[in-house]
Amino acid sequence: MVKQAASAIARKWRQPKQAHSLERVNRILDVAEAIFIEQGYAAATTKEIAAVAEVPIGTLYQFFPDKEAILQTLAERYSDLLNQQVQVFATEAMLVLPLSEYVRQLVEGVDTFFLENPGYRAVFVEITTTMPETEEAGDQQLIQTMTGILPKLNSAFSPEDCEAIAFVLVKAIGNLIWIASGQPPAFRQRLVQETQKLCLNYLQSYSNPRIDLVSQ
Amino acid sequence: MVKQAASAIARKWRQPKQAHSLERVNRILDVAEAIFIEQGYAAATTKEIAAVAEVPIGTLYQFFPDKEAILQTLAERYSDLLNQQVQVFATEAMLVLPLSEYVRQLVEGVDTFFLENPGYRAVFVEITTTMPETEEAGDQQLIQTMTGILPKLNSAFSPEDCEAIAFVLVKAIGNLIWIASGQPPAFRQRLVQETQKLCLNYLQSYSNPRIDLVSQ
DNA sequence: ACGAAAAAGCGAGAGAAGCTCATGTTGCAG
DNA sequence: CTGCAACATGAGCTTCTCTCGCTTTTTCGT
Repeated sequence: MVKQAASAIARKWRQPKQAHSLERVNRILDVAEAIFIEQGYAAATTKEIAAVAEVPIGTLYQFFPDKEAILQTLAERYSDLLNQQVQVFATEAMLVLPLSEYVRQLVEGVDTFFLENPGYRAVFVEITTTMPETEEAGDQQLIQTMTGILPKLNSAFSPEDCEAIAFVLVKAIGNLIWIASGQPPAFRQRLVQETQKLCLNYLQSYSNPRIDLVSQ
Repeated sequence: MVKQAASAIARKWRQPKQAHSLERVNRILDVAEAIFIEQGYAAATTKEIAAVAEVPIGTLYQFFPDKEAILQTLAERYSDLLNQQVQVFATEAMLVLPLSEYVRQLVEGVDTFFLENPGYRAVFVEITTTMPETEEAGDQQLIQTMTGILPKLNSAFSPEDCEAIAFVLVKAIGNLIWIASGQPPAFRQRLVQETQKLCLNYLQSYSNPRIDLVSQ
């Protein structure tokens, strides 16, 4: 898992130019991920990461300005991956599905992603607290994707609506499935269903508002 | 703000028995909160907290096993406060309101709470990452409250449903309003409305399911 | 009122973590 | 071949959390 090259260490530090150092940087990232998952970000020490990755600390700090930057880079790898996954739902094949089926698959897709990438949880648990800006950035990408999709799902959505709806959907799905992924399987399954119901009824209320008994 | 006594330092450390020390403990908590808000949890140092609160470090560590315990205790203060606020929605006066109005006030109540307690954000941003168990505990209280309320709102909910619905509502409202509270006022307002819509349609779908065009 | 036990007060400094820096080595372009 | 940029290295500086041994104060039974 996670074998692709480190795409964007960038920021303000040295970027590996030579093949050998690039390989070392990736080894650092892989080791760091494993240790973060196992012990948590706070408990992990840069010394241990360096030791296990078999590079001296000095070398680690040549490519990462600080410990947080390692977490950042890992978060970016996952963010890109999830966003890529969601892109599928912008394709023609998906857009022609009935709304209920579309929502069902979307929510399940996110659920599957979390199940298949246990590292995501470990990395983002830390990110949310340590660097809120980064999470915002990751979600922002998803929100933009969603904002682009919504008009194609139903032309009843005004452009301004789309932004708000996309925001709500991304945050609600993201958070609920996130939490569900930490629950026992049976309840997790139920929460996934509820999330689908929540989103479906929300979307339907726009194109087809209720005017029945209870409300008002 | 936050003038009530420190209800539960408890855990594994010494509890202040004498009036003087109790006052000191509360001073530590108030100072810590201010510093956490201003600089963030990680940047705050125990030495500074102790210095500003005008107690020696040794004394601080007599009542708090570690830095995290200070954050914990602050989180408990806020959790209790929010839960207290939500209790209002279990009263007869509220329960007789039409569902749409009930949901409106519930969501707005949470929004108001966040606006009136800026410290809540600062404290819980840290908590979520540092001690996920604590957040769970805080929400668990709210979920139980909600689980008790739901059957009174609509007897169509089965007992098993109630647990899942309460879970979804607490997490969805909590997260969305939380995020909204960090947005510019105009968009914040819009998000509050959307959250109301989201929850209302979700609840209505249980007592009065749609069988219209789009779905299926 | 007295004395002992319990609680609180205290801060130097141990221990450990993140990160730096001075210095030496290697790769690559011209 | 020459020279500059990239890379390598690890002792140790800085700064943080938390401990420990000791003194002083409060509480309370007699």
